Amino acid sequence: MKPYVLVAEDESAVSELLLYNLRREDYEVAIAADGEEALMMIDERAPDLLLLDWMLPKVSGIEICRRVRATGVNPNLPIIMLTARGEESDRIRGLDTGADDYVTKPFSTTELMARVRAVLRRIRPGLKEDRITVGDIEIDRVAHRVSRNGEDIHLGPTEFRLLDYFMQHPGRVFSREQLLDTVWGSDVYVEARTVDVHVGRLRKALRQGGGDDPIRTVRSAGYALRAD
Amino acid sequence: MKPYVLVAEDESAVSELLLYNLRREDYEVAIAADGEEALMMIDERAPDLLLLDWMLPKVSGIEICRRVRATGVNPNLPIIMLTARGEESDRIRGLDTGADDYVTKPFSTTELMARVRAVLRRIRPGLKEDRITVGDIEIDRVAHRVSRNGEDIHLGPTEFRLLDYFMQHPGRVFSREQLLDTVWGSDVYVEARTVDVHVGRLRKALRQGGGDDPIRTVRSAGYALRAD
DNA sequence: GAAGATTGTCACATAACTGTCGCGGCCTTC
DNA sequence: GAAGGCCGCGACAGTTATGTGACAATCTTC
Repeated sequence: MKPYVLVAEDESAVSELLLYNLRREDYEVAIAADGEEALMMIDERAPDLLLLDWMLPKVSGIEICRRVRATGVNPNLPIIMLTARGEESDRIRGLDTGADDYVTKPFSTTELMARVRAVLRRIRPGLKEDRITVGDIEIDRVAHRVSRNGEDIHLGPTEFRLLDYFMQHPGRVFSREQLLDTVWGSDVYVEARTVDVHVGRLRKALRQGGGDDPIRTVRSAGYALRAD
Repeated sequence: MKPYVLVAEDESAVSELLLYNLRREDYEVAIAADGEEALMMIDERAPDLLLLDWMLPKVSGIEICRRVRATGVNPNLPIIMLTARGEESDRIRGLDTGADDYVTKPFSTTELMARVRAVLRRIRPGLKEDRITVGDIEIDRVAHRVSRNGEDIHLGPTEFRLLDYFMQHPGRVFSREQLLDTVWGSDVYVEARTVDVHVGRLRKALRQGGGDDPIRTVRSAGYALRAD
């Protein structure tokens, strides 16, 4: 049975890309356009996870959160709250809304997906690949660790997401633009060449764990992870 | 000539991601916001494929479908219908709207792209497979790799495109001008003899992976890939 | 709030790729 | 069999794409 995810958000701020990724990882997805609809759907369709926009018409996200915890059919329903950067983000942490996790917009899809997996794993253990191994590289999403030939490798957040993405599609070539879209997020603007630098850093880090360069440069096309 | 795809849909239910993917796979894309506009554009711009939302303002998708089949300039215009889950989905199949394919929302972009390819392939064979094998040569577009008899072969960007093009039409002879137009692009001006040089380089590269020359020179006409 | 990490850009070096030439060989046509 | 067209290919100089160290701005962490 697929995990059932309810996304409640206004103004389609939550990107299509996110929905795409949710479906891609085999979640059933439903969307509620406002708070009222969300509450109804929570009752009727008993989702396994709630992605909740902070700002929501009619009934705010935080109010939904409270009601679910207080009176919901399933008071333990996992909730991930989406908040705009700065938008009371500090106060949020103080409030005891009962959300399981917060993500600040603009967020990287990869990162949010990781959190979704993490939250769902708590209630449905053994859900999805937490670990991927390609060649001699191993990545552990839960522990946020990477190793090569058993040796631990430290990566910065961006490098981690980059490698994570590569490892989900070994062998496939991605253009700089694609990587920016998915790894950085479609809403941020950074130079395409920045990808080069991060690939370089990732390479350097991976080098220390083993031998040859696992990332292939495809001139005038992009980069790919060697699919061993 | 790129396949020309007209997307008709309301409320941006069709994701940006889809548009992005369509363009990425080298389709020309146009968007119609309602049924009326769609009908106009179908007449004026003669698309090769129609992605049609079931629900559409002014003139419904199903009505458009019927009109195209009955009175359109091109009654065989391939049509893929997008329908919301459950939304009369059963009845649809019974109705003889004449769509070539149905996709139920929410749909996976990957899946839809596959169907788009499938439908277009029917009218335009050899369109864009991810992998092609001709004789002992194999080309993988996604991974951007070429191999002969299993052995990897490195090609420069232009050589790759050249081989790619040849492999889409094995056996067919192309003049230097044709190759310049399609492989280089109709907007650049380079000497015709340049093709010779690149064919030479391609030959040299392919030689290392196997035996005989897979490219046939047709004197005073052009080149062709041997269709084994 | 300070030390340490991380990030996005630049600038520059280097490697990879391109388009043209020109020479020489082969084929075709008389 | 000679002339001329057509083609293969090595050489080369000009471009373009990529790798990488440095740096300032931010963000984290304690």
